[in-house]
Amino acid sequence: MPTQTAQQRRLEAKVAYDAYLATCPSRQLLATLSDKWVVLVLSALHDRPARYSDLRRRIAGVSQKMLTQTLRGLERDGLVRRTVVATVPVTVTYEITFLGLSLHKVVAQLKSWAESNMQSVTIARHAYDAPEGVD
Amino acid sequence: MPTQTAQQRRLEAKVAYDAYLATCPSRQLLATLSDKWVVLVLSALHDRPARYSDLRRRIAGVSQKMLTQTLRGLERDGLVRRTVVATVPVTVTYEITFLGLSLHKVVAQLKSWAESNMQSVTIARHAYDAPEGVD
DNA sequence: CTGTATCCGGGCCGATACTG
DNA sequence: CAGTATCGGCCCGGATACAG
Repeated sequence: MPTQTAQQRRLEAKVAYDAYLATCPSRQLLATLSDKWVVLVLSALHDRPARYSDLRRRIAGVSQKMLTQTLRGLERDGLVRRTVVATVPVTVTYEITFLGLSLHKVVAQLKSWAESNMQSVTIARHAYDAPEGVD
Repeated sequence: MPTQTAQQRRLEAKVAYDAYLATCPSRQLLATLSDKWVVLVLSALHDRPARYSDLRRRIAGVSQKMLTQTLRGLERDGLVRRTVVATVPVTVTYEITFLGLSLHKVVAQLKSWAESNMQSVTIARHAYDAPEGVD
């Protein structure tokens, strides 16, 4: 069994590494933020609570499915609180938690960087894409 | 043409919104960071340059395809500089740019938040997932 | 050593229909 | 109003093979 072992080792290393990443706090956070709608929902709620239909209107691009899924995830993570009032028809409001608010502040840093520097990125992009031989 | 118009309007609104998002600096940045390997490559390079094969080893989980693709993207965005030395066989080194370094610092803020708060998230998760009726 | 080209399976996500 | 259920297309990304 000599020939397979190198590949075996690589596979094991990969599995171990994946497991490591799965428990890494930074990676988990990044995975959360990677969800397209998470940041938008957080922003929509950061200064005031809103009802489900409010959010749908204010975020405009979301499908029902994605909004619900995102809100469930945020609720599960303790970033958003869901409150049901048994009126007819039922009323549901969402509000950001203290933890969620603290995350929103960090995300605001990203926003700040983006607003200062994304133009540089755009310029770099165009330079990269431009026909190089021109002079 | 009365019946279709409502849906039409919604579609137009969505398209406009998507276009808006596409040009939003924050969203673009988020899209960049969402790439699984971007942050890892940035981290791997933040304190010293490295060659392609170094990166493959140090990041362990990446496939060749993804590493190349990520590096190309970072180079295009002006976050990483690629240098080819025409030895035989060819030598390629990657180093982070000033812009890339400034982004890495912002990402470090995320890391810091994650290390302080992801445990709270995990706890919230377990509470949410736990069988609620138990007491 | 540093890639490029291709195939292909899985999962994300939107659209649609239905429910309490 | 606030969801759940299901289907289907698309793209991400890994594996593999090949190349300068």
